[in-house]
Amino acid sequence: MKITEVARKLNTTPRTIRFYEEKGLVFPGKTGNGYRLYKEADVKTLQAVLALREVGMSTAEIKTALEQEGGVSGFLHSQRSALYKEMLQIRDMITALDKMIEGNEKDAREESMIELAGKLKRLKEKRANWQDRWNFDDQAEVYDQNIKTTGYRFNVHENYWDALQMIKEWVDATSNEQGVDIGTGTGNLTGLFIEEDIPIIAIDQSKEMLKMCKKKFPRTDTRHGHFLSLPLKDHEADFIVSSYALHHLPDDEKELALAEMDRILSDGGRIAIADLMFKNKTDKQQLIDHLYKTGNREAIDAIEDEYYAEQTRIMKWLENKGYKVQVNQLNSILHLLFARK
DNA sequence: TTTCTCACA
DNA sequence: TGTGAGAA
Repeated sequence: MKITEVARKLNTTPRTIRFYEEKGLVFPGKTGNGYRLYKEADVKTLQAVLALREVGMSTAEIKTALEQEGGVSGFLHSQRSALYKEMLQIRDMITALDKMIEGNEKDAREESMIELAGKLKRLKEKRANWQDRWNFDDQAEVYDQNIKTTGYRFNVHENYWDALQMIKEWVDATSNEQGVDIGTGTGNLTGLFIEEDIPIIAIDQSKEMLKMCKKKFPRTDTRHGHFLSLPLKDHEADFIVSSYALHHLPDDEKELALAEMDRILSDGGRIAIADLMFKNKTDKQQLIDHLYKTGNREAIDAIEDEYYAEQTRIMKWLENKGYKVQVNQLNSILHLLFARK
C-alpha cells in the first residue's frame, strides 16, 4: 500500500504518516523510486498509533508502548495496572481522611490524626513496593523439582497434586469457557486445563515463570500481572483458579486481591483456591504452639516467612459478596476453597 | 504522486 | 504535534 491509500484508509493525511515515521513509530519499506510501501502490519501499528494519540498519549509514550514486550496490549495492561495502583492509594487516602473527619468531629486529640497519617503512609508504601521476596524468577528452573523433594519435618507441598486435581474437577469447565490461573508459576495447574483444551489465561508476576509455563504448555495464553491488578476486563472470566499463591500477599492485600478477582469474574462464575492457610486464629496459634513444643524450627520458619491466610476470613469476605462457598481441608495447612458467584 | 526540507503555529 | 509550501 502506498501512503495516500493508507492515509485514506485511516482517515489521516500522508503528511501525518510521514511525521510518525520521523518520530520512529513506523518503518515502511521503500520501492525503487523511493516511495514508501506499507504492509498490513504497518497499517495495524499506525492504527494503534492514531488510537493512542486520540487518547492523549504523546508520540514518545506511544513509541515506548510499541517497543514494550507484549506490544500494545501488554502496554495497555501495564498502564491499567499503574492506574489501578493509584486508585487504591486514593481510596486509602479517602478512608483515612474520613476517619480523621470523624475523629475531629468527636474532638479527638491530634495524636490520633498523626497515627492515622502514619498508618496511611505505611499502607501506601506496602502497595507501592510489593516485591518478590522469594525471587520467583530464579526459582523458575527448579520449582517443579522442589515440589517433589519433601521437607525434612515439614512439607508444604504435601497433597500438592491432589489439590490441583480437585480444583480441576470441582471447576468442571467446558471448552467454551474462559479460565484464569493466578500465580500460575510453572503452570502445573494451568496444564490440567490445557490438556483438556479448556482456554485458560496464565498470570504470574515473574516473567521467568511465565517463560517456563509457556515452554511446558505452548498453547497457554500467558500474561504478566499480579493479584492486585489482573490483566483482564470486567467479567471476562468464567472461572478463576489459583494454587499456592495467595499466601504471598499480606492479609489486607488478600482482600483487595479477592475484590480484583470479583471484578473479572462473570456472574455465575467460579473461584477455586488451593493454598496454605489456617482455619482461623486459634487454629493458627495451636499449630504454632505445637510446633514450638516439638521444636520444629523448620516449620515455624516456613510459616513465618509467608502470609498464610485465615480460611474463615476469606470465606466470610466471599460470602459477604454474595458467593456460595464450600471448603475442604486436605491436611494441617492445605485448604481448598470453592466459591460460586 | 511522492519525497524531502525549511519554516511556522 | 503537527502542517504548508516549494523544489526535485
